[in-house]
Amino acid sequence: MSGIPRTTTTTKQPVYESIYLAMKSDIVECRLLPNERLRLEDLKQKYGAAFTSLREALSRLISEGLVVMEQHRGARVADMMDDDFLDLLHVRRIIEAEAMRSAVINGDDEWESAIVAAFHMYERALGQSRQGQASAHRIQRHNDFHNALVSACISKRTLSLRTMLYVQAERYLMLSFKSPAPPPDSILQEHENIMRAALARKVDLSVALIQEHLDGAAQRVMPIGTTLERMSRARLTNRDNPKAE
Amino acid sequence: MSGIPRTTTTTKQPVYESIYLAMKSDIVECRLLPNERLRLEDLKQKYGAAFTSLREALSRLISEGLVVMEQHRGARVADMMDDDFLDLLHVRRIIEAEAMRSAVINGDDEWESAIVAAFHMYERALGQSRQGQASAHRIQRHNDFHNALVSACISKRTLSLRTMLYVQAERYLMLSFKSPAPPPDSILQEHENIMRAALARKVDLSVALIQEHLDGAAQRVMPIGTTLERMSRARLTNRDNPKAE
DNA sequence: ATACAATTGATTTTCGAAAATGCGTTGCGG
DNA sequence: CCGCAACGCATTTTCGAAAATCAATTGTAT
Repeated sequence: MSGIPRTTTTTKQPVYESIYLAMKSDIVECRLLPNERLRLEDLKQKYGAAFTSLREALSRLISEGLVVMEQHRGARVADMMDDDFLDLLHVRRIIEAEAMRSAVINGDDEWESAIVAAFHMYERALGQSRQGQASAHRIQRHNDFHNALVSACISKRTLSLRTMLYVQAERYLMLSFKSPAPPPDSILQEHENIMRAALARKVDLSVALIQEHLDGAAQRVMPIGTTLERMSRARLTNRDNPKAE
Repeated sequence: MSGIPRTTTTTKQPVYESIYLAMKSDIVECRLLPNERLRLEDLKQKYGAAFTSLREALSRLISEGLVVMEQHRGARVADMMDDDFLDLLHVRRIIEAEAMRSAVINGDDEWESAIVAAFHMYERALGQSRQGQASAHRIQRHNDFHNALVSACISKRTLSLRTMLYVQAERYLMLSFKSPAPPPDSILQEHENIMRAALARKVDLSVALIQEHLDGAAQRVMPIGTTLERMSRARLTNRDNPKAE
């Protein structure tokens, strides 16, 4: 977490990197609405960069599925639809299960201790933010825990697909996080159960529990239909009426 | 195949599109070697385009995993390693199985007839090129058949992942296609069995057969270790000695 | 002789302007 | 009044040069 003392290798990040990160968070946190047009000229003003850098950033967002583009028609923020969310969930379930399976089979002592450590941090984060906001920190710890669980997966591609799918899901997840429902105690128990199964190297049980966990999360997130509808109104207004910002 | 008579909508393709396609085939067919450095200046000469268009093309190749890039260090053709191929195969097996499962469950009459038609074309292509070269055509028909099989999969993401993984695998597959071993008759039988299982809507059998098929293909392709080693010699020569082309 | 610092050279990254393209609109003819 | 073609505008796409960055090399001091 703290500063890594690399004296020589500071590796200044290029402009397109910061543009990419800025746009990514703008999209994930819905400051840029689904289906909103992304005109180069506007983006140039907003992010203060030249066409080239913007294009580079857009390219990466496109490859992550956060932006779509048609030739000569410009780019748009990828649309959000509940059937798309369902599809995403379905593929995530498959990939997450495989990552889990491989990790439980191949994990070593280091993997085990990383899980225990991450669980402890998550537990603390959950206790600290009782009823409070601080959701960003809690979400981070939650992700750290799940990342620790699959960190021993030997398939590079499975892990990178998993990351990609999570980024796409994040946008939908954000919507549900906005409603300040405190996570029930049963959630912590659920995570502990997954941890125990993983540490006990019970492959099938671990996979089954992680899938249940994803399904449960889906159920909790799913009542976003209304939110999506609310956004689609805004979306329609500036679909063909660019000036209405 | 033949000219589509769209009078008005000619949609001239942008430069970056043709660059992208050219580079893609150069990489897949190993005219650009694994791990070869891709200097902008060289590419500019070779493909006759400006930096921007090259960058756009590279971006897309990167997102497809055919090119890797480090900041300020330039781009390289993605390396080829047998353990990477194994990983690729493993993930493909999972995705292909899921695509098959969904297609067999959700396929309609149109799907069925498309499969039968594609099988017929494949069968003919196989007969025509007995001992001949014409492998490009045969490969195309083979792909068409497999695409027809999964075309009824309702998960958009599963299909797009499948395509992506195939593109990456293509490069490895190419190596084995160069050795002019004519496909045995049993291969056709294998495809017919898969077709029958799919048309009979036997979900588990279809999935099992397609996985067996992939495993078999892997076995046939796998003796590329030596080819890979031969290439890695070439690779080492121009890893840090750019002038030696 | 070794380690450190500054310089050079090769290459990527960034820029803003010029060219190309598609869409909507206006004008003409039926 | 309706359909078709030509024009103009908004935007993307393409370009080559200028700035920034990194790796290697040379020179200097300990």
